[in-house]
Order: sequence, then C-alpha cells, then structure tokens
Amino acid sequence: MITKNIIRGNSKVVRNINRSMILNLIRVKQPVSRATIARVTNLNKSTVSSIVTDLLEEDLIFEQKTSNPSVGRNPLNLSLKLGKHFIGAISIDASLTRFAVTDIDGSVLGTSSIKSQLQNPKEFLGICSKELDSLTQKLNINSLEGIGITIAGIVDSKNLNVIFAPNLGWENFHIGNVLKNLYPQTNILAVGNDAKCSALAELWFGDHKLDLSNFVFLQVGPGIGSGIVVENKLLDGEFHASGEVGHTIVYEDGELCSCGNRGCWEMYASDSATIKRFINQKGKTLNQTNNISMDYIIEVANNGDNIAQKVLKDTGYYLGLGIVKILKIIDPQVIIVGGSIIRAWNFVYPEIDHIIKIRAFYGKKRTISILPTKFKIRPRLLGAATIAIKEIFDDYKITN
Amino acid sequence: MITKNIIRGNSKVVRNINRSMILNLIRVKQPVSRATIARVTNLNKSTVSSIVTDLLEEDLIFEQKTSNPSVGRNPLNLSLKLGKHFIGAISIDASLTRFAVTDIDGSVLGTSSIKSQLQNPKEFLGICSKELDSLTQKLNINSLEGIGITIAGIVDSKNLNVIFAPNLGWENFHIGNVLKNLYPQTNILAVGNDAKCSALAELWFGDHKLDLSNFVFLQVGPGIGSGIVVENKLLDGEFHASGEVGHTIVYEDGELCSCGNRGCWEMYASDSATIKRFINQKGKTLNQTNNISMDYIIEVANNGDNIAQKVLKDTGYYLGLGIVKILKIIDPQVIIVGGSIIRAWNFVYPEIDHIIKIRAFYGKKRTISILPTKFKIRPRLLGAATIAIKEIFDDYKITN
DNA sequence: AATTAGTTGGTTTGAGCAACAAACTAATTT
DNA sequence: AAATTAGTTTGTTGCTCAAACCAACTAATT
Repeated sequence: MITKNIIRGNSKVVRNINRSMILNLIRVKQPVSRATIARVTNLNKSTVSSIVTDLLEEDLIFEQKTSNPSVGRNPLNLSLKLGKHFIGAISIDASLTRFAVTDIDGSVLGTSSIKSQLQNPKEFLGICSKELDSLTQKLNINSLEGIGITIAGIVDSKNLNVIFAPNLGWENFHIGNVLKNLYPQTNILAVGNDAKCSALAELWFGDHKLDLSNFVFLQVGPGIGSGIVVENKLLDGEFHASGEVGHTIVYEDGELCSCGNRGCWEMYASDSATIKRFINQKGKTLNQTNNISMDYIIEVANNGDNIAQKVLKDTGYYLGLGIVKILKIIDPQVIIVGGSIIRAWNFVYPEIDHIIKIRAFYGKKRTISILPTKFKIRPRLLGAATIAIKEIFDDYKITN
Repeated sequence: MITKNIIRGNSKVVRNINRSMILNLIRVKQPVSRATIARVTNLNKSTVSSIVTDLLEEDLIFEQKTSNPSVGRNPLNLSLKLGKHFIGAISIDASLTRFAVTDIDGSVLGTSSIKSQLQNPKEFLGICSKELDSLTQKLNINSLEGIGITIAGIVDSKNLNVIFAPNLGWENFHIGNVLKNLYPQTNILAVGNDAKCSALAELWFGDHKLDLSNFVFLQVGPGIGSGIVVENKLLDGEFHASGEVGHTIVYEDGELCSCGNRGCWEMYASDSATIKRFINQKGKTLNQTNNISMDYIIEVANNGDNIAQKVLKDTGYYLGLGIVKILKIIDPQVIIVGGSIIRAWNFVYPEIDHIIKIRAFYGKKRTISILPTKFKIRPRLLGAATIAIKEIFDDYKITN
C-alpha cells in the first residue's frame, strides 16, 4: 500500500533533513566550507550557517582557517570532530565474538575478542558487555555514544529482535530488552545481520571514489550471505531475510546441503566447499586434513601448488555462477566481496570476470566491477559500528 | 555515496509531501473525511482542511454529505473526482501495440490495438498518436492529462530513453523527444519497462487487501520478465535493467537459449517453452504445430488431455525453480504472476507451491503467497496508464 | 607603500510559507 | 440542554529564502 511508512512534513522534519544532509556532506567531503555546502545542496547560505552553528555547538564538527589560493575571503573549513563521541561494536559469530571501539568516522581505536558461548544468550551478552567495558576503559574512554551488534542470522533491526540465527542456535531472542538493561544510559542501541551491516559499512566508510549507492556486498565464509543496497538503503526484505543467497541453487541435483536441498551455491563457492575440494583433490598426500584452512590453501597456491591453484580458480568459477544470478535480478553498480577468498583474488577474479563476460550482459553495452573489500578489520565488525554511527548522522530523507 | 540523490527540505517541499500523502490516502481509502485524514496522518486538522481546499479547487476530489451512525456532526466524505482528468496508455510489443484511455483511478474507458510496425520508431509513434487520438475522440474526451507508454525492453524512465529493446529492434531511442513533439501540450509523458510498470499497476490498482509494499510482479509470456517493488518503490537497477530474470540459469548445460547461454529460466518456464514441450510430447498426433497457443493447451488440458496437463504442471515446476531464487534474494511479501499461464493456475500453482515448500524457507516459520494477477486488461497496458497517473498523485516522500 | 576595485565567504535582517495549537462554529445524538 | 464529533478561523512558531550587509582576501593602480 502506497500510504504505508510515509512521514508527514513539518518544519522540524525539514530542519532534521537538512541538518543530516549537511552533516553527511561534511563527513564525506571534509574539509568543506559553508559556501561549498550551500552550492552543492542548493540551500541558502544563511540556512547553512544556521545549521552549521548548531553542529558546532553539538561538538560534532569543528572549524579551521585555511588559505585560499584564489581571490576573496578565505573559507573556513569544516570537518568532523573526532575524540568526542565513541561507538562500541560487537560482532557475534558461531565461534568468535569480536569487539571494537571506534570514533564516529569509523576509525578503529581498539579491538579484542572472546570465544562465543551461545547456550544462554542473555548471560553471554552480559559477558560481552563486560569485555566491551574493559576495552573502553583501556582506551581511557568514559562512555559510549552508541553500541552496534552484528549477528550471523536473520535480525529485525527495527525491533532489535534476533528472529532466526541457526549458526548461533538463537531463535526469536529479543536482544533489545537485554541490551537496554545492560546499557540503560545509552541512547543508540542497534542490531543487524552481519552481511547487511557489512554492506552498510561499505556504503558509509568504503572507497568514496566508487561513489556507491546501488551495490551488493557478498560475504564469503563458511557460508555465503549478502547485503543489498539500493539507492543508499539496505534492502531488508519483508521478513528481514533478503540477500540469503547461499542457498540459491546453482546445480539442480548437485551436492547435498545441510539445508536439505541439493546444489546450493555455498556447497560450491563457500570456504568450506573450497577446503573440502582441496582435501578431496589432494587425496592421501596430505598428512592431516582437519586443520586445513583457507589461509593454508592460499599460501600453498601462491607457492606454486597446482591443485591449490586449481581449487581456488574453481571457486572463482562457482562464485561467478551465483554472482551472475544476482546481477540479473538486482542490476547493481558494483559487487564487493569480503572473506578470506579475497586474499586469493589473483586466482579467483579472472574466473569470475570470465563467466560474467559470457553470461551477464548479452547484447548490452556495459560492464560491472567485482571488487574485494579494502577494510582492514572484518567488515561485519565495522558494520556493527556503522549501524550505530548511522543513527547519529542519518535522519529522514526526502526521496521521490 | 550517501549524499547522492538527496533533496533539501523547504516549505514548498513539505506542502507537496503532505498534499500527495493526503491525495493518496483519499485515493486508497475513499470515501474518507478530513477528520479521519488528520487522525491517520497525524497532520493538524487545519492543515488537512487547507490542503483539501486546494484539491477541491483542482477538481481532483469531491465532497459528499453522509450520515454518521454515532454522535456528533456528520463528516463530509471526500472521494476522487472522476470524469475530469484522463490518461492515454500505450503498450508496445513485438507484434501488437495496445491502447487504452483511463480515468485517474485506473478505470478503463476504452481500448484498441494495432499491429506494431517497428522499423521506423519515430514514424510508428506518429501512427500510435493518431490511433490514441481517435480513441480519445470516440470517447468524447477533449484532451489527455498524461500519456504513459510501456515497452518490452530496458528503459531509462527518467530521461525517457529506450536503451535496449531487442524484441522491438530499438536501441538508444530517445522516445521522449518524439513524444514531446507529438504532444507539446501534455505535461505528463512517461515511459517504462513493461514488467516494471505492471508491478506499479499492482501497487497502485491491485488488490488493496493485499496491502502490497514489497513484492515482485512476474511476467510470463514468450520470455520471462519481472518488476520488483521495495518499500513502495520500483527497484530500477543501476543501468535500469533490474528484474531481468528470464536469463538466469536454472540448469547448467541445459537447453540452448537465444542469448547464447544454456539453461536459461525462460527456456523452461516461458509460454514458448511450454508450447514447445507440448508439441514435442504430442509428437505426430498433432495435425499442425504452427498455431498451437497457450490458450489451446489450457483448453485441452481442461478437457482432460493428459499430455497438456503434464506439460502445464511441468511449467509450474520450472516456474517454481526460478521463483525460489527470487525469494531468497529479494524476500518479498508476495509474488504476483501475469500472463496466459495464470489461466492454467489449477495445474500450475500446486507445483509452484510444492517446490517453494521444499526449498524456500528451510527452518524458518513463514510462508509466501504466489498469486495470479486479477486485472481484466493486460497488466502492461494498465501499467502504462499507471506510470502516467503516478505523476499526478506522487511527489516527494520522506523516508528513513 | 598606500589605495581602490573586485571577489568570495559568511552573517544579519526581514519576508513568506506551512504546520501547529487553541478557540471557535456547525451539526448531530442523547 | 449537554455531550460529542466535524470542520474553520485566528494567531503563533519555526523553518527556508532573498537581499543587504560585513569580513577578508587578491589584483591592479597610484
């Protein structure tokens, strides 16, 4: 229904919209002057000045003199003020739970990690909160402006509810209530799916040269997940389950998957699948098979191991099969890939590119970039920070 | 980039947002009173009155007395005013071009059709304009408020440019320029892809009980296309090519497709594929094979023909294969299907449903409806009207 | 070195617009 | 007549906007 989820306009909303537009502009284009902001936003100079005054008072930005090489009065450069507002990020995985404290520009101030203990989610969140507090204290930070958590599973981010996280064994867990108890003072408490939040992290803190607004983040790990961004917004899905690409079928009657079906994409292109193929093809030449990792395969491939190279190339081919399906349905600008596999990009990418060239754009004059993520820390951990930071910067937007 | 495509707020924008919110509310919930509008929109009563006065003056709505069973002054019911503003709709196909004139509620006042002559697109549009004019005159209508056109191909709706329409043999045809010449007086000239506009038609004029906002319209014809609606907006795609599902591969190394690849979905689930399978399985028992149509197959299936029934059931199975892929990526509320195949729904649907139950929601407690469209005229023709009507009703929206 | 014109950045002022709140009128039931 | 609901009128508030203004700089001229 067209009348759903529509927000009425009034002067306060207008102010918030313009405020967040200016704040985001400063974040992305910093340093930037009031005059430039007025030019690119089409807002009146006086309006910009008024909002900038507010932002300065809120300690979100600061002003700095510059020398302009051209004529005229020198602009006053505006930039984000760091060291004032801090964010706690938690990424919960089946095995490991990672922590980070970041500034509002996504820069990481410190990290730590503990083993996940998932039997009692409420209790475990208490342990997480202690770990995050100790990390915060170690960094001499008094308090956190917001806390973001990413989870490998289906999450209702609006109602802070973990709907279904089979890898964690959690189902219908109202994480929001627990968080509000642990952090009664903290205004911003945000939870999201790991792949979706990784996509958000790319949108907010990824390579700005890419000018991302429509793209897919593909998370390749033990399984395959994705986050789809359409016109700067996450595609959430009616039941918060969009982008569950790992179990799309690429080979009818293919390999049996844990989901009960045959031929799921992640039976071919995930890390588990790559490792399994490597072990199978190596046969008995391997001493022990139980600790073969992606890192190991990539290392021996780089050292000239033919089988490892073949296995990685095949993974590239399999990745391509699924990526083409995504391209045809979503038609994104770019696909960004995260996971161990990107460290084998030299083996993997040519295969992906090849299959895309054959299959994706018959008759159409276009190409697409498939790029590895450039983040230094796990995208899902930066994603946890992003989903909280987003609430500081983002407000309503006007679209058509 | 987050700062792209953002519109600044000011009082004019606010007025337009609230105006279109109220107008759409009247359209969907009519008849409805000012008081009710104020309640559901949270707008102030006086604001509602002011905007309603404007809409009455513009002849878009009218007022009617009612008797209220409860206490208090009786509300004045507001409804859309019909018979004032008319829309011309054109749907251009490889073989046939259809015309309709509709009112602003999407009700069809008259239709006609001509053979498509696609060699010279500019000339053909001239012929179309004459046909539409004569239909308009026949209906005693003076002028059209807007004209909408749907095309089987990739269309840049913003710039009114047909980028690539292989079935029509058109490429990079700036249809907007031609239209502006033919209709210099008409403010609203809109062009779109047929499947996408069919989805718009479902959003605007489909079954309101469904409360659609996230769904996929699946167009099954000689090929398979789709239109994806996310939060009441069409997913357009970076190159306007989203939803091109017909050439996603369902069988690796399957049937050779005209696109050069093997195993494309439309080689199995389209009408052409269904007809081909019917002819093959009937073998030499058919007198002539060149005029076998979907209608024929459905008719004999209803009359008990086992092979026809089997062929249609198989089409249902194949449709299911591709639908599951869409579900996993988009996670819509509903999928609405259009095309001849829906007249065989009793044969087709159980197969679709069966494969979805097996494949789509492993471990998750949910279901999804796959429904046939309920429109009386071709969805793509109503879609052509919709894309023009949309411009009367829709303006900027505030979202978050 | 001093002066003046021109240019650009940013602020102040007042006008205009739209939503809002509160007080009002209107019409109906109990 | 009292209560209730619908819709209008009036004055206020908060926003953006336009234009005039001040500030600070360069470039050209004296």
